[in-house]
Amino acid sequence: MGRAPCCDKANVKKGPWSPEEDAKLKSYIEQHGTGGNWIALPQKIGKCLKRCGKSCRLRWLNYLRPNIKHGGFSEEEDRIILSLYVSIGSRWSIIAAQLPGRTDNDIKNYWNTRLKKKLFGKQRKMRSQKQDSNKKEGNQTLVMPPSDVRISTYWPEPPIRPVQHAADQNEQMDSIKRLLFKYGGTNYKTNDPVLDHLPVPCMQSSQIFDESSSLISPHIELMSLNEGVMHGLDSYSKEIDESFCFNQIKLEGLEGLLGNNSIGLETGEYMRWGCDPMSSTMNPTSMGVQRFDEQFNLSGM
DNA sequence: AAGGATGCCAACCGCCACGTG
DNA sequence: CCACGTGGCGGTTGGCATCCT
Repeated sequence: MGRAPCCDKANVKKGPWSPEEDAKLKSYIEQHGTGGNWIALPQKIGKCLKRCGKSCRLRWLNYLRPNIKHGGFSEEEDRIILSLYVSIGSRWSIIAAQLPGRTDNDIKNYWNTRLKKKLFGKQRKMRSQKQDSNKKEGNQTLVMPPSDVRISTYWPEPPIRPVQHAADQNEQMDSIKRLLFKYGGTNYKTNDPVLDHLPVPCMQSSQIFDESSSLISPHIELMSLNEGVMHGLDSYSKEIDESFCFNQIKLEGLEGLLGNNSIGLETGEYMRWGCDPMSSTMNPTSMGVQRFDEQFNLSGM
């Protein structure tokens, strides 16, 4: 037995909204507001709007409300999305709050369909080309990406590295999650029982804001990493690096995208999140540093 | 030209948090 | 403290558009 549905599914229309339905919902909300109860809204609107309250809410928030922007993400927006994704993961509503006019659904779609591919598509192309060349010429380990792939994004040119194995999308996401864990992220699940049960170092996320409180870059502060935890992370890191030989490619891509403030990664170095991850001390900058969870009301999350 | 593959995005689903009685 | 209803969220899906072979 599941929970009772929020509305009578049998008498509710599903699928794309018609212009008439949009007009009804929009004009009602503009005149009367939502009344603080989305579930009851369709009944209030009445005639011919046979929609679930949740569906009304979604339609309003994602499409009908004023000042919604669709499509055409700028590079600056790309950077913000990636910065925040690296910091907090797939919390699209929080990310959307930093991008006026953008909805969480839009950003989620954009990430899933395009931005992620900017990160991983190159490797996929490289792998597929490797498979092709393997078919033609036997086993080779060094693969040059085709020139059209290399100029198709604004990502910096990664060094050409051997590609060891094909990984599916889940494996790739696990890979980046492992890196986020390694380099200072938290709350990331890796589907790896060993990593997932590794003691998570005590970390506090914060972000750097300029005077107008607009986001500049993510800033992870490591509050108190003890040696044992760092040793654990370090030993796993080597293992991870060996297992995921293409990690460097991703991170160098991120470096270019996020700019020097966020990630400065050189071979064998830790990423710099505005502080030294090996240090146990806070490293507030001279700029206004705001606790991340305060900024986003995340206390208790 | 056809049809299969892929991209894209609006919308749905189900879970969880929170408020209220 | 508990049960219930609602809001909010992230993951997923369905279907149309476009691309590719």
